[in-house]
Amino acid sequence: MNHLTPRIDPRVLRTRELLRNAVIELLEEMDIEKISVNRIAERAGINRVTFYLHYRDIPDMLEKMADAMVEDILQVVNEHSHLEENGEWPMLENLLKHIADHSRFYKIILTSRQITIFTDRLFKLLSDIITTRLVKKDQDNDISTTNIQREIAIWYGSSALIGTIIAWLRNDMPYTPLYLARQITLMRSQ
Amino acid sequence: MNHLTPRIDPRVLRTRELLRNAVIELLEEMDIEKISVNRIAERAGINRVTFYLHYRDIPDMLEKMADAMVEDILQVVNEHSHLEENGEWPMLENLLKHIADHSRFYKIILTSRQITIFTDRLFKLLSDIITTRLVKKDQDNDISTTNIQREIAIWYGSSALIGTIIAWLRNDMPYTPLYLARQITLMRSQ
DNA sequence: GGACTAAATATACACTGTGTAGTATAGTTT
DNA sequence: AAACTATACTACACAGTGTATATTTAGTCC
Repeated sequence: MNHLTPRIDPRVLRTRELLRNAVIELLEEMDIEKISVNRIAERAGINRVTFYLHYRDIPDMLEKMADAMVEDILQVVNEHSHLEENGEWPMLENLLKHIADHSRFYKIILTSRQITIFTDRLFKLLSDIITTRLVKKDQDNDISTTNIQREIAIWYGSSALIGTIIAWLRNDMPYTPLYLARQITLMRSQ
Repeated sequence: MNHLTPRIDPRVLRTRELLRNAVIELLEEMDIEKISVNRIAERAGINRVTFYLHYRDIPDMLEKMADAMVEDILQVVNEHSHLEENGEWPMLENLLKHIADHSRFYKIILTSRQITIFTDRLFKLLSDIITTRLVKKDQDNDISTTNIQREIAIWYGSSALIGTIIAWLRNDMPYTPLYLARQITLMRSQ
């Protein structure tokens, strides 16, 4: 028996999954401001009061879903964390593959207007990764080679990356993860 | 008398400005989901019903404010539309100056979570500008010099630009518009 | 399998906000 | 001054929120 996962009542798991699926479905159909606890519960086929047994309100629910997303992505990123080999950046390709594999989910949560919690979290995650990458680069070069402020480079790079991913999803992924990863890498290596 | 501006009842102008100011104030104090028509009217010192004489609902009001923002920016951008001279990009500097000059407004509307209408519009505007710029570049070079998809380059460039501007505002503009414009130009010229 | 426990349901309530009436009042234009 | 129109005031039906209480149902443990 796994001591780290103290075995949760299957009813809880079931209810939470019904709620999560209901939200995803509704987000596909309408804007977030039209989605009420009423609607979520109705779609999930559970009592409205039960919603409050699991989440404080809708923003709280989205936040917890965002936490889960970050967990997922961190796993994918760390899995293949061999740092860049011969100019390539396998992490990026794997991230894009992961997103493509769960594109229904990611398309909804990253491209729905008004829901910034998921993009905010992803932005933070990418910023951290790029920061690490830039620090390492500077150390390798002994001196800071460029005359570009690191802070600005991080803003620029993270925004570009997440924005490109979102546009890629909005346009129903017209390029393969590998191709897009290579194109991005071309633009990154100024 | 100006035939293009058919003289609007000063009461209307007054009411709309009170409403706009109220929204800006409230956005500084709380998240968008806490802002109701009730609160806006109360803060503006007008009757709640009067709000509906001007706007259908809050999203409609924000949309109209976004329209006005785009108008403003287009004016600034077209004003100095001499295309890039000796590698510099005066348009970018002027845009950043304009934002800095109205930083209270832009900080609120571009950095408040959940309000994507303003960033969406700005993104579209920047995309168009960058598209024009890339097309011109390709024509100058006769052949498409890079092996980077133009579409991806536009996604990448627009996202990077707007994301950098937002981060700059979030951090209370630690660089001058000129300096930031030069740094961005350095990164753009891959 | 029976007792215990926890989750989910059913129902109700006070509250806030929405959008739309009808009428009265005040300001604007000519 | 008269005609016009924006705003104020009041009221109403409706939808959604968050909480409380009692009850039923399902899962767990021995």
